[in-house]
Amino acid sequence: MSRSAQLAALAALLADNTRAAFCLALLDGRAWTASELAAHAGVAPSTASEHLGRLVRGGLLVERRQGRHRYVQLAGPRAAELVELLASRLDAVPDPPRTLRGSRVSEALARGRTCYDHLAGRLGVAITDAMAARGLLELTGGCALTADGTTWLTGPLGADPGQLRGTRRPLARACLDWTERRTHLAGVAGAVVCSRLFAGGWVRRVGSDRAVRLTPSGADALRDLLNLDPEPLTA
Amino acid sequence: MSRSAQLAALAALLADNTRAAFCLALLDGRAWTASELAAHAGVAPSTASEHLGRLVRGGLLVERRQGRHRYVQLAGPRAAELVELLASRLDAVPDPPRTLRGSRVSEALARGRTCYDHLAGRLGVAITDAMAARGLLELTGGCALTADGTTWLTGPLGADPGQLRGTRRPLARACLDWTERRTHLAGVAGAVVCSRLFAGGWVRRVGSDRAVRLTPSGADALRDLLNLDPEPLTA
DNA sequence: CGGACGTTTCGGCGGCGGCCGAACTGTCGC
DNA sequence: GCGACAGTTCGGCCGCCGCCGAAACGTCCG
Repeated sequence: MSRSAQLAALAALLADNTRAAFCLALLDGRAWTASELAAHAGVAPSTASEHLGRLVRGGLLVERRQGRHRYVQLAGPRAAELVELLASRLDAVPDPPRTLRGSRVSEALARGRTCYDHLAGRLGVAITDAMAARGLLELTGGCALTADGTTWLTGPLGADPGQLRGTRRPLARACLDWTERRTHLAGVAGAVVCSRLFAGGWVRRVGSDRAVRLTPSGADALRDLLNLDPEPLTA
Repeated sequence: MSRSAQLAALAALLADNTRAAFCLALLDGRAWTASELAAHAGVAPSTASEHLGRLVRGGLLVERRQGRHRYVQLAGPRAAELVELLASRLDAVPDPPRTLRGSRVSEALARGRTCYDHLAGRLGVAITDAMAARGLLELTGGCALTADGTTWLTGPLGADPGQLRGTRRPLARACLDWTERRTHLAGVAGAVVCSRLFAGGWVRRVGSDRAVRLTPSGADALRDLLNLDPEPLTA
């Protein structure tokens, strides 16, 4: 079975109104009986039974028979994550329109750019990697700021501690880089790093678009602060 | 259009062998022409054209007409993330088999317990959920502390700010609960919350094992601090 | 201008699958 | 045991949709 067929089969599990309603209901983490789900989705018990069979066979749900009841639950955190990511996309703003300029991205943009309010491109990825190497970030799975990371932001980097307070926005968040296809630092910490680099004259915008470049003093600063070799970023 | 119908419509975009093959090919980040994709997936150009129309209308792809060519690309990092998460699940180990609650787990352990240095069980999950509802945590994907969360730990909760500094351990981390199958707060913040609850006399160990119970003053405190209904945790 | 080519639209075909009701199995409670 | 109830299996209906080829459209190039 080809990879695309597997992907299609997985997506097909959620590509039905009734099954989607089941999974959304099950996002509450509880175990539901088959008839509860049937009533919730407004379908006949026989229909629900078939849907549950598919979802269990597909590995998205697990079941437990107890007496005359069939309890089902999302199969685990990975299954829940899947449903949640798809569902969350419904509320989200669509991806910003992209300008397709030929089929390749300009070299300046690939080297470094801003992504909303944080840094992306090779520059953003390199800074993120260097922060992780210094123990300021943990990159397993998502992107979590360590306690050392907080200290570093307000200490050596010289960020205003007030920027790190009073917002419901996550301190650190993983953002997927389009050109590098790597995660880099976003969230409050990403914005703080970006604004400090601009404030110190360490990066500058190139022209009027989102591309940025590292200045000579910025190269020195990154070497000092993060033990980062700026060579590949200025070439 | 109901939420489940929206979810189903989104999943349906990938629930076809040919469209899935398109999206997997587009994961390379390049822009492909319609006929390239048709050849790649082994379908007639007319068929590919219809699929591309659906994917673009569904917001998963963006297109750019240039002369007699139609270039398409994944719509952006969020779309790429979606495809990648689904595709990565194909290679992944299935969720571990779950033993559903009720068989042998003691009720006291299920209600609340410690997991290393943080709280788990229904108590741990309830606190995590309440913190997320107050904007102190963000649970999408992993578990990230927000700036408000940091303020809350050292303010209302009364944690020593020094505990949040000088460690390479992540501030917040998602830990999977084995009775609830839900993620709950771990990392430095999880340890801090746990130690504050013990220090305040709000939770107490039961016997010599890892089970803990909420004290009456703890129930009041959680109501005050997190707007959390402690009823299900004490019953 | 004419031919080649990339793409789109349309009609028609076939299969998949979601839905229900009816009949059946198994469990619980009286 | 017997009825009530939860769930399953099966057959049949129907609509959706993926597929193709043919034809049309628009662009590029000689």
